[in-house]
Amino acid sequence: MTDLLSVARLAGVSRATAARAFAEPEKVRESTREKVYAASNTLGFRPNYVARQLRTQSTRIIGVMLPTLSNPVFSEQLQAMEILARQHGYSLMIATTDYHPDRESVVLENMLRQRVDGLILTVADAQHSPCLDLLSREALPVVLAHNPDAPSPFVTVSMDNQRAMYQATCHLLSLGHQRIGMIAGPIQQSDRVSLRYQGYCQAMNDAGYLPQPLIEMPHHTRANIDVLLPWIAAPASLTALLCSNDLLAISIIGNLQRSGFNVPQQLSVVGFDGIQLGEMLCPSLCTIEQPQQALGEAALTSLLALISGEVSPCRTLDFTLRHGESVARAQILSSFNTREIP
Amino acid sequence: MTDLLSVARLAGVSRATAARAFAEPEKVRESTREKVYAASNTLGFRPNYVARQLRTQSTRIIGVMLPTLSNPVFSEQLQAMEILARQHGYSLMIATTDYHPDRESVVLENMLRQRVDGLILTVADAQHSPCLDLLSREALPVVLAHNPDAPSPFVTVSMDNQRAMYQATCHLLSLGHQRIGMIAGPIQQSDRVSLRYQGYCQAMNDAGYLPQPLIEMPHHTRANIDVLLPWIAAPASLTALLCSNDLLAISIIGNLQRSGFNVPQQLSVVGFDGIQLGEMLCPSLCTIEQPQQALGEAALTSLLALISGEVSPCRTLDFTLRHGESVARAQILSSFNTREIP
DNA sequence: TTGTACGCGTTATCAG
DNA sequence: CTGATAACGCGTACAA
Repeated sequence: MTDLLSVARLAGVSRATAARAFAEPEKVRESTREKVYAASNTLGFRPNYVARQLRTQSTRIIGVMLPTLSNPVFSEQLQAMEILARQHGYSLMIATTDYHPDRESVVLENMLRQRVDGLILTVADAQHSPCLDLLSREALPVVLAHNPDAPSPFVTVSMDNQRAMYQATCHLLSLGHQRIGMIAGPIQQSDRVSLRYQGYCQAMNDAGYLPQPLIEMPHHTRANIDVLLPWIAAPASLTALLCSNDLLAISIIGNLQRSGFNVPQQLSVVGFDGIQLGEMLCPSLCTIEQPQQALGEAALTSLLALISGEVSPCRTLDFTLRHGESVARAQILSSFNTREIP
Repeated sequence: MTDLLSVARLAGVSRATAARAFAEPEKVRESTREKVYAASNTLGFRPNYVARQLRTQSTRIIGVMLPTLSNPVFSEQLQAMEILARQHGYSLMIATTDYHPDRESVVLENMLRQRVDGLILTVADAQHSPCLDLLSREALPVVLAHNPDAPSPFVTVSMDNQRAMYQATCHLLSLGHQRIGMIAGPIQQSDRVSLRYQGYCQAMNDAGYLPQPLIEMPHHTRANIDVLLPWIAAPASLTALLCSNDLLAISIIGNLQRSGFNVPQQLSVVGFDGIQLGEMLCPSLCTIEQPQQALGEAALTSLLALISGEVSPCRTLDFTLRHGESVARAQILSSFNTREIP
């Protein structure tokens, strides 16, 4: 791969002139500029960004660290960020951590060595995160996505998970449901889940009902019906179920239907995230719709501001409750016993 | 951010020795090595990969170009590649193109300037691709994922789309279906869709039935029921439908159910891709299961081989037909008229 | 408008 | 085992 000096020589100018022809074309006489371009073409010259990065101390690369790409929430957010970044001349370097703090650290160190211009990351737990401890000592622009309640200097872009789940619970309450449960994947892994659970508990308490303990599934996005059965097959069982994410909700609905339960007649199910697919299913999924795309764009916009030296506020994005066929009014009669022998 | 020279000075050694302490620790006496590490720690030194990349002419970055991340097929493949790349000390730089050839070119040029060590890409159409034309003149290791039938020098990792759809069609035929249709998103955008259609046509012809024209949806992953209705509401209408991907299939099933159709009683539906979600739905999705993770890993492994100067063969991965509740035996009586007035 | 010269932080090649 | 020095390819202040 030829370099700028060869181009300059072929064009009969100095290297500086050749460089300027690319970086500041207006500062070069048109005739010489053309000569440079011609030489560049015949030699197949291509600017070397690595050299430029070293010289300018700026890579125009943004590091993105996410828990996983299997969840559409993150992959759609990533997609939005990638498009916007490219529009602003930035490239994305990505890594997934699967919620493992040690992988977070390895990835972070790698990105710092790569001298990324900024970072957008979603950590497992913003309260106790070695990564954030480390970053608070660096002077690198950082935006946390999906992590509310981060230590003070960090800019966050997120949603009010607690209020969202509060609202979803109120929706069920307003339909006459009283025995409402909540289900989630492995709890310890994500600080967002506990916020959602808190929102549920608060809504139940405010309405004068007893919050149920969190029903924990072994997997984030795949339901295990056996764990759930005791909660729905017994007398005085649940009439509605809140799920920590849409994939889990969809999985549960499928499992219930296959076991002969009717959704929403026997059990109303509410998801969380608002993935597009949920709207197409039958019954369509009632869920909290968080603006994944907008969140990605907001995170990237905030980061660009930080990189430009501006200050950027923490942002809390709006959510909406998407109504769906997976929720129905509570059945007064059957709510006391779902399995009656005639 | 301090550099190696400062570390060396603080440790009382030359820069070369400090560098060796990191790169070839065994070639440095333990006592001096410790001094270097100590100095490195107190100064908060972090190796600058950009400088290393310039010097070694190797970035250990792999460029990944995909059509979209909204389709789990690609995001799961990406996830697998990212994990494997990291294990081998490579980072991933990503970009999405949404099947636009011009965006492909922009992205490619950017990655070449970034001096990635290799590329994994899925182009819209491998037969006529400006990107591949360009790359055939470069000496960069390249692996095409999901693109069969690429021009000669390129290494591909893909699946036999035609044979897969042939087999899916045969499955329906073996269940007594005769009027089988196929539906897809905008055709021109992906060469894989036409291969799948060819597989369908071939199976129909081999069985002595007339292949139907491809039913085209305005969107890749969202069904428009109105376009489909004429095919299923009329006399002598379809009894089974093959879809170009799972998201489209799921969307169609939902729409059909909402319109009062029974799947699979009135219409059997088959997907293509094998996304995990399909198994959980009710009815579960009958589909062609392509090994997304294995494909990602194979593509990355092949690329690493190329980077090491080895030759790597084109690979065609195996698929499996995943049976599901969205398909049923053809109803002999109702197959002549789905809307009888009693 | 154009050219000269230096430095970005590292690794490779020698010589000691 | 250690040190001095030259690249790697480019941007840019300064001089002409």
